[in-house]
Amino acid sequence: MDEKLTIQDIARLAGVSKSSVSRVLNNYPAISQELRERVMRVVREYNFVPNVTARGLAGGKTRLVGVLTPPLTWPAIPEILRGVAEYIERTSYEMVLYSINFENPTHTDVVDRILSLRMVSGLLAILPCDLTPHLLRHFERGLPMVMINDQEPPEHFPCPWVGVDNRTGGYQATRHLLDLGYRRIAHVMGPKRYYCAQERYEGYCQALHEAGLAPDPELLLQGEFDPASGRRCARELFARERTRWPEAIFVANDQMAYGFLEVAEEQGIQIPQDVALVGFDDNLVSSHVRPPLTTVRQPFSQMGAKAIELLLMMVDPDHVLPRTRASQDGKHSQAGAGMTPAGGPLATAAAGSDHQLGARAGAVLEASAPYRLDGAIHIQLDTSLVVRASSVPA
Amino acid sequence: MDEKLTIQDIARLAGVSKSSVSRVLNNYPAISQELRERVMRVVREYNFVPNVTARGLAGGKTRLVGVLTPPLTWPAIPEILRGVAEYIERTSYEMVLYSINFENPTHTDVVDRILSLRMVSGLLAILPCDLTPHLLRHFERGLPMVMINDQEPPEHFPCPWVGVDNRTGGYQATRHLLDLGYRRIAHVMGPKRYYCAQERYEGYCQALHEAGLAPDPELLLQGEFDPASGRRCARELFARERTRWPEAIFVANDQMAYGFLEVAEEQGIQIPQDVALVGFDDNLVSSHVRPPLTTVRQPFSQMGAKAIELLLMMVDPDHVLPRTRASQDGKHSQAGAGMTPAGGPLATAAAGSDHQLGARAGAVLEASAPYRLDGAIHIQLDTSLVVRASSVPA
DNA sequence: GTCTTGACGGAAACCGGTTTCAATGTTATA
DNA sequence: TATAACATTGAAACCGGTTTCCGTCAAGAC
Repeated sequence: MDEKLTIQDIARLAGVSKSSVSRVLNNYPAISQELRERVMRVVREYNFVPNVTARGLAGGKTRLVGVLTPPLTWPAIPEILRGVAEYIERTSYEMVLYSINFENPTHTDVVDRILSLRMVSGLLAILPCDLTPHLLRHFERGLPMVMINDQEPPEHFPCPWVGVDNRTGGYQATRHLLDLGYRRIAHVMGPKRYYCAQERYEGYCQALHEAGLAPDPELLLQGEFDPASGRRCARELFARERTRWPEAIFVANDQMAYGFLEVAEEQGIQIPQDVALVGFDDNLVSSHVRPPLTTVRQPFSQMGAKAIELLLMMVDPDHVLPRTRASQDGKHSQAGAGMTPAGGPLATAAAGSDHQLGARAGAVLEASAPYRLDGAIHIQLDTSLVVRASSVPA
Repeated sequence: MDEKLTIQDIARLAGVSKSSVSRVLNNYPAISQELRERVMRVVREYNFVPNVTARGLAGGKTRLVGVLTPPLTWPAIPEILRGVAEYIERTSYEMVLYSINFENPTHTDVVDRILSLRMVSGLLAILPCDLTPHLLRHFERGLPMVMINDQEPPEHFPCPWVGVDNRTGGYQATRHLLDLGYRRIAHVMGPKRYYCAQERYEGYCQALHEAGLAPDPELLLQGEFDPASGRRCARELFARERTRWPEAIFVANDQMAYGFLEVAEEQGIQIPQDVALVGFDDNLVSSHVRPPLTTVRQPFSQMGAKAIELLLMMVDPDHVLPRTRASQDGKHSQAGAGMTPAGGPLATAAAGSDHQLGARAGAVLEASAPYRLDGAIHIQLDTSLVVRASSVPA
């Protein structure tokens, strides 16, 4: 029944031309109410949905965005994707998932192959690691792109970016321990080559400084962001004579903190009675480890949602401020195209955006394709502290 | 440079017709070596990749398969998807991810909307829960589909299915405990409405039976497959007087086992010294809980790979046994289409398949579109026992 | 009342491929 | 040697939409 209807069929059934049906479906402004209703009646009656593929070919825009991720088994990825998926579900776009094994030496080729298909109208790159320079080339050639990354990029990094404020996060963690009365607070840094490790450390120093304390080099350790290095640091610390132990430890990510918990259990060290512990990230597991980990929460799913919102604005600016350009040069808006509810979910979502973002978005409309910003949008979301048993004696 | 080339451009540059270029790219058999080389030289020189969208429109097959999943934050999902992604990466197909919130009452509408776009040529439905009957309707209308599910379907369930042998899994868990010398072994079942819960229980009974033991009704509890119900069962069990405790417990999934670990820790019960524990699933976390959980491993990523392999065979049978049909009626094969390495990854993958699967696949070639099997393929993969500290006293 | 203007909607071109159909040159058959 | 059969390739139709171009008609201007 509602199987293989084409726009031609609908046109015939409604007694109008193909072009008219197309215009109705795409919310072309200069259409008489009567025509619109005549067409929509048939469309609804037969439950017609235009063929995406044909639409993509003719209109030059596939309603697909690519999402490039590390393996889904990495801690934060599923949560980020949840945010992306929940947002995308409310739009007329779909998500093509490219889960890349970044350890594969040919991954730049993989990316090129993907993009050369010209199937996706935009790309969301999640934690692209060392792929960044390569992706940047594509961006500069005109591919709409947004990055989610825990490395805050340099100021003039051209590509839109979403992440968190690591400095403040480090501050929150340390401040929490100070407020509990701890004074000898150790820090386990991430690898120095990562900017975020540096920033979290700076937040730690700042909090100490405000409390009138100076960072003690003896209480600074260096890890690799994985559980193994966490175990190593823990052993090193707990091997010292008891008087040289810290009272509390701020570990730069949850993975390393898990290592601490394991070693503590092995050695019969009570957390938080003997040593308090705070992590960073709030991975899903962190509330299930023993004891539940106090940690600085990164709003992963919100990061995903924000990033995809940004990307869709780049891919299809008309969604954001419908009509603006239409009234200028006669080009019609595509907002609410097809079967999505009138008004368009994107419009409402954009209304709830950061003020800064909204302002910048205006600039987008002025720019001509391919999309390009003179000053890039970098969105920094807030971290928040989640207090659990590992830092608070019962 | 290699930006907006069309097949027309390539044809002109090579001094041949569009059709010839298309045929070369699609491995049409009746092509002279000379023409092929002439075209391929240009294709390689300009690094040409045909536009997927146009291909989809003209050929009637989008090279997209949909993957329908519960929220990615569910335990097994990322691993299943990893298997899917790794397989798909080696083909010329892409994966469109639909992450559905099954708690949303309108999810059947969501599915309909997705499928009515006719964007994906096939659908992999992962743990579709109560969506199964609805999906089945789409399958019976001709949509190529494979389900991954922990409920082994009834024998004449028409849709291809991939899962594990829950009965044997339950047997393995129980047998392991028996081999360690335990005799009073409790079982915490999943909800009776799930067939897999029933099957795991049967495996448990069978192992007991072989050991000359009868299942003790006092040692059978009923959970809901979530940590909360695990905690409830644990409290109930440990509230009994010590002599009525079991020596070991086989819990029907890891989630509930986590609940047991939590309660045990609260109450100072040593695992496995006081009570041994075995779970089911081997979620990623299960090796990181304290103590690490002995459990029956479901090969999730392998399930994903197997299922997507099956789906691609249904979507494009030519991939599997190239040429067979071509020689019959002149229709040419599409194997190795486009830029994928000659021979086609699918062909080699299929060669390594179950014998049974290969045999059935032959039947696929005979069938005319829409794809349909008279007897459905149900693939049951093997579970394996992963021994960790929770069942083995150190 | 005629001319201008703009709203409206149909015809046709177009997007970039695949597939059918027919024409050509070759080779095998009689 | 004439001819049927086949291999090879180009021309054109087609997939199902979007967008351009243009003609028509009604309202407003002079």
